[in-house]
Amino acid sequence: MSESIPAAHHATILEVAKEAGVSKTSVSRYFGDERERLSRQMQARIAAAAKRLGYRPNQMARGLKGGRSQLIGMLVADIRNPFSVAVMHGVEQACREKGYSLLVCNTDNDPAQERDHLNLLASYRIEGLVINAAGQPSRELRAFARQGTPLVLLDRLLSDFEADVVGLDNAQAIDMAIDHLQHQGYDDVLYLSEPVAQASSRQARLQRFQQRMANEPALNGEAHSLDLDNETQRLPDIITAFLARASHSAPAILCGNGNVTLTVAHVLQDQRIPLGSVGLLGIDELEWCSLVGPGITTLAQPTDAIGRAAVQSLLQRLEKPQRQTPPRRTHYQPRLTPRGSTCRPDTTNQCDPVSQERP
Amino acid sequence: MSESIPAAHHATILEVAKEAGVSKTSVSRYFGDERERLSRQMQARIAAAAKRLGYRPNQMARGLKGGRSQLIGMLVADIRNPFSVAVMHGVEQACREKGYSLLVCNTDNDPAQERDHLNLLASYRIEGLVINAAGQPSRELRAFARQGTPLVLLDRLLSDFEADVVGLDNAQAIDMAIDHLQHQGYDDVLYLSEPVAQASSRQARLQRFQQRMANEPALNGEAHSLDLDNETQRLPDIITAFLARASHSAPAILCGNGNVTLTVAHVLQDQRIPLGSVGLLGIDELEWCSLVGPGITTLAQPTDAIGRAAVQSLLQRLEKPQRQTPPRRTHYQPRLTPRGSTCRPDTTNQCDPVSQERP
DNA sequence: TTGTAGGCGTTATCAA
DNA sequence: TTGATAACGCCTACAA
Repeated sequence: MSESIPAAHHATILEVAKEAGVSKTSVSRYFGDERERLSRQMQARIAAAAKRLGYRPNQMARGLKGGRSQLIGMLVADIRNPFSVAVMHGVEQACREKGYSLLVCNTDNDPAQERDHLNLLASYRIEGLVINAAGQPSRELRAFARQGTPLVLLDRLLSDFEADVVGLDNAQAIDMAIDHLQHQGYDDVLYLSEPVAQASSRQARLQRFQQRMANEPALNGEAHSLDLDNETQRLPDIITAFLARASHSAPAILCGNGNVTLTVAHVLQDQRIPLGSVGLLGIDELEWCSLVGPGITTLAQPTDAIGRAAVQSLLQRLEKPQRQTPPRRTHYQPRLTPRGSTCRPDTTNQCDPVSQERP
Repeated sequence: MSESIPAAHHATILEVAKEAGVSKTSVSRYFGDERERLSRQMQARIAAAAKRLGYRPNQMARGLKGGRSQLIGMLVADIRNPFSVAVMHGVEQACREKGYSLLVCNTDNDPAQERDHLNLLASYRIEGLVINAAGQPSRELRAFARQGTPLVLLDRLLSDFEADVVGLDNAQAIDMAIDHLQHQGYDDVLYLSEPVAQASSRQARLQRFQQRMANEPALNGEAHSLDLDNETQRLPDIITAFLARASHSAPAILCGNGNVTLTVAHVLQDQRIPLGSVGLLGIDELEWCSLVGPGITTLAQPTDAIGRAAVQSLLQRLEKPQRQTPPRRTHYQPRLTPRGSTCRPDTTNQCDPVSQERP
């Protein structure tokens, strides 16, 4: 009792019980789901005692007993990607509403960090896992699946790995992009993507692009994928070559995600190529897209909905853990925001070169 | 053994002990810090058994017994703010390196959410708390402090609340901004800030601005603060009025943070005001700043260092919990990146209107 | 409506 | 070098 408080001291249920002069069961009931069953008096006594002592139930002890940690884990490949953050925001909101807390782990696209984080999440006995991570499923991830933890894959599926998937309707996104470019008079399209091996959504987009190009005699197509961390220097050449080849026509660049859009915008700026004369359309909406030149046309993903759907999918499996249920796929439609970057200057199009919208 | 696995099943230390034919104490030692004390044989037996059963120590039980959750909490006012995310990234890295995990809570600038999250963090018995949140310290926050949990305030101090603080050297930031503007030939500065009541760093910046203006006879100054969520519509008028008043001179706008920069950039675009003719300088570096017009000049905060310093501060107090130690303040210097937005077009300045840097 | 007793998975203390 | 046993703080029967 004469401790010097070596670390933070937390009141326990027993201390509250003593302070209130009741049994710890009653205190437990008060803070659990059975507050109703206690008499007015008792409730008041406990409330007062708890307040006096600054008592907070210990979630560790709770989880230990009931086996329910009330924790959802989320694996994010790159926390600095605004898209990931936006989805994460939706995930967190949904978790809160359902009484769960979210434990977010950023892997920085590093498999080693991913494994570490998965071990960590396992040690906290998370009840569900939202994954937005790279390439091959690790041993640790398979362990989660095997052992019955509900999983949801965000934006990308994992090869040879069954789980619910929530994300964009990639085929439709590509279709909308191509249709828009074509409608605006562009007839030669360069599709740029990050390495497709790392994410199925990239693969799906690329595949659809090639498929469409094969079926549209009026359009020319070309696709490249490159690693933005190490191969950015290749980009100027790729673009220059494309423009040279397409000099007789109306060229446009389609960016597979927000990172690509950012990088391409830098290259075009360096080369003093005005947006619009070369069309530019990016998948993923970014807050600054309307600020660059005449504005960059984008396809926005409904990030909030995607995040919420992921949690819903998780909870559904949590409530009825019948493993039989086949994996579900939920795909959302993108929203097109036309801006000046897909408005050809030599046409009499009606598009306002400076869009007036606000973030 | 013939269970239908109603929920995820996790092997326990006892199961591993049985499987290996040893006592659970030994297994505990193996996974704790005393693996050395075990014989080679024993280590091998346990490793094999654990692997066979897919055993992971239960962090809940661990935390319960030892009182150490290995968890650091972080309160973020707005997770969608790139600055916050960048700092958070540094915090997380540092935590990992020190064997702690990070529990991030986004408050969306909502005091109610902040209280909820603080209760949550308390219930998980976090050992330290990094705070980047609004205005007045809540009762919950004071509870943390009173009860001895180490706290670090990020970017903003809280009124009437003692704790370590890590952030930008705000006075110097303002000085650097004003010096740069003045050197570039601007002589009338409009300072725009989000509401200062919510964050001490805003207050410090504003105060220094006014102080400098009072002491520089060659400069005209004017400051406004406004709530970007509800008062954005006031901004065009403020800027128009400023430009009208400053029509005879060389006007510049200084933005108190990244959000303000974004909003101001939109307004200037809407009003077709070219950057440079009106100077624009923003505190906080953003990935798109070099893309807008001739590029927006910024003062970057060393986000990673700030995040790491916060954790270091925490751990220091965790290791020697002598409450006597007075609060420490760590301030970092910003880095100026000059771009076209602070290059007056009518001068013979050498500044390249389009900066060539990459993100 | 309230209280008692046992156990959740782990570590710490003691003994062998 | 190992093992038995008692906590840690809470919840959930069961009993009163």
